[in-house]
Amino acid sequence: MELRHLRYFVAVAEELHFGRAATRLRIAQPPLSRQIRDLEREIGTPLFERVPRGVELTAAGSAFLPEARLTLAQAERAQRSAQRAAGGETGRLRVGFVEAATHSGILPDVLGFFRQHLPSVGLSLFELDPVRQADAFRDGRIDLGILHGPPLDADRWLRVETIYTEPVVLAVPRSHRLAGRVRFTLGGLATESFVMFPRAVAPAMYDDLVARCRSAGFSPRIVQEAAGWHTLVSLVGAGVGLGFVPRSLTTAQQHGAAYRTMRDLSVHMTLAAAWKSGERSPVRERFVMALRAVAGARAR
Amino acid sequence: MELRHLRYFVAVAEELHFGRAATRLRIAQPPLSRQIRDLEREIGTPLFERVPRGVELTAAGSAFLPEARLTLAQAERAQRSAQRAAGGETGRLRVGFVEAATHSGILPDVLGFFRQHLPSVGLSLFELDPVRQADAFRDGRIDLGILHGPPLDADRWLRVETIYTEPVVLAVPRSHRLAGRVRFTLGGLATESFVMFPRAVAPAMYDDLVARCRSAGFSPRIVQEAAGWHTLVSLVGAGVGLGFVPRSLTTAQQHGAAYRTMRDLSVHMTLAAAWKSGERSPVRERFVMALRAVAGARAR
DNA sequence: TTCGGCGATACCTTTCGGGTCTGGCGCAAT
DNA sequence: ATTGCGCCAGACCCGAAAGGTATCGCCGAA
Repeated sequence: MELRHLRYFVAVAEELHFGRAATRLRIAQPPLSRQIRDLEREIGTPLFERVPRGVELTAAGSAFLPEARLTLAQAERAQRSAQRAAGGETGRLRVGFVEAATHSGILPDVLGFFRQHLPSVGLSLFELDPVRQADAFRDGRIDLGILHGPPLDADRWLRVETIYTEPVVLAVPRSHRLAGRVRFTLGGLATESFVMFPRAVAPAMYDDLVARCRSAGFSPRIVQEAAGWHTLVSLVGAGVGLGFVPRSLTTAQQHGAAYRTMRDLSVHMTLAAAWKSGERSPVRERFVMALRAVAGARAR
Repeated sequence: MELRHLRYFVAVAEELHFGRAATRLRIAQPPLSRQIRDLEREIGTPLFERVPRGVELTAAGSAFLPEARLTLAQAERAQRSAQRAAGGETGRLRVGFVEAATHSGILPDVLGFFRQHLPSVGLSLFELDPVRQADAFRDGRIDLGILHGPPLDADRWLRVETIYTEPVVLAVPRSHRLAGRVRFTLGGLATESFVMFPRAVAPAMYDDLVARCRSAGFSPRIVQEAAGWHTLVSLVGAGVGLGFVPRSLTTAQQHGAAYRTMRDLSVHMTLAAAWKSGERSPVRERFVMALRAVAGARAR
């Protein structure tokens, strides 16, 4: 039995007339008769009773008709289901992300977009620092990561695409002697203490900052490491030292710390999307597209 | 898309290996590859990802697999459904029947049989005298009738098959002068009054009784007609006259009436099944078979 | 009685499912 | 590095089966 038999049967059952059914099916009447005969033979019982004015459904035919319709409908549903999955309109995506993905607004915007336009995609979210994201990729626990550029041990197996950049600003304790100043230059910070994020969190940004300091003639004295931007700003607020942070953090005011733009510091924090190379995933692709779109809109 | 594609797809999805799937399907590997390729082309997206050790399901394939299984299952269900209907194991039957079908025990037995062995057959029951049954047949309100032989105007369009016969006995008022007698002969009843059923209810039986009386030398004096055996016996009990009734009525004792077997009266009440000739109905055939079986068992 | 409508049959054409042989690719073992 | 093997895909052929045309037989209506 093939779907063709069911399609033909339904047509004849609806027309109760081989000729009209054949016309509707765009075939000639004899082959239709034969297909129906074959179907009846396979099922083992007549489905139609041939009467002078056309045909009538037998009891078996009447029972078969709704089931045949259901089968055809189910076949179409199967096809659509595959197409929707291929289009990334359905499925599941496990996303690991760093803190900055949240406070930059990128991740919330993308989540809103998915909830609105792709509601049948299941998203699982995990806040993980880049090191844990790399582990999670290796263990197959996440499908996509949002982090600050390639992690330290990213080989070829991880594709990384920069999504978004944001200027770095300086966080200054309000109690600091420089807090009154408006215009900062890197050269004036040679003797200061710094609170810094771990290099593994954002190696490129870290190296970039250190290199700039070197160019300005000094090596930054790092008195404290802090995992997490908010923690870092807290420490700055407590007077431990100065800190470099992405600009979007300034919206989350922390008493005790002020933010200053530096004229000669063009270092940026980057957010990048990462996924296992070689793996196709329509949902992931839609997610990355959404990331690009959201970041693009935000940059404007 | 045909069911073949789905069958092949499911096999490959389960084996994750074209060669093994082909073996299972009893075909060679290249045609299988081609069918899958055609399916993928029709759906518009790859369902498998070809990897060195075999194949893996893509997101679309994963979504397609359960739906394809459902489709195949539904197709089988359709086929079984038709077969069960053809075998009379499912469907609906509207049965018209006369009173005697009940008190003879035939109809209750058949209903019990259906409830036990063919529970998914829907039976609709209508107690109708033979005249109303003929009307109901004409209007297409019943599919089967149980009555006393062919109705008066039964042409060729009604097939009638005798199912069961039962001797006729004499109902005598206890107050009657003959009530003390045990042995009755027809000849001794020439001067009696009779309560009789309408001829249309059971023409053959009616004519038979009258003919026997004629043979015995008299024409029965019918003082009252009564539609329904119980009514008839009531009238006999009330002393209106004697009455001929099927023997199974004797189990329903009626005060005021006694039953006597007649030595020289071999008239029988018959129950017959009737249906529109030329119409096939597996359920009806099962029902008639059950009627025959039940009546046969009861005759023993 | 003839005529028209309808499904079935006979027979031919064409499409396509399935077979064999072979090629290409990637991994593993030597 | 090279060879061998496993696996899927492509090329090509054959036969089965789907679809087309012509025609028949049947039945009801005129």
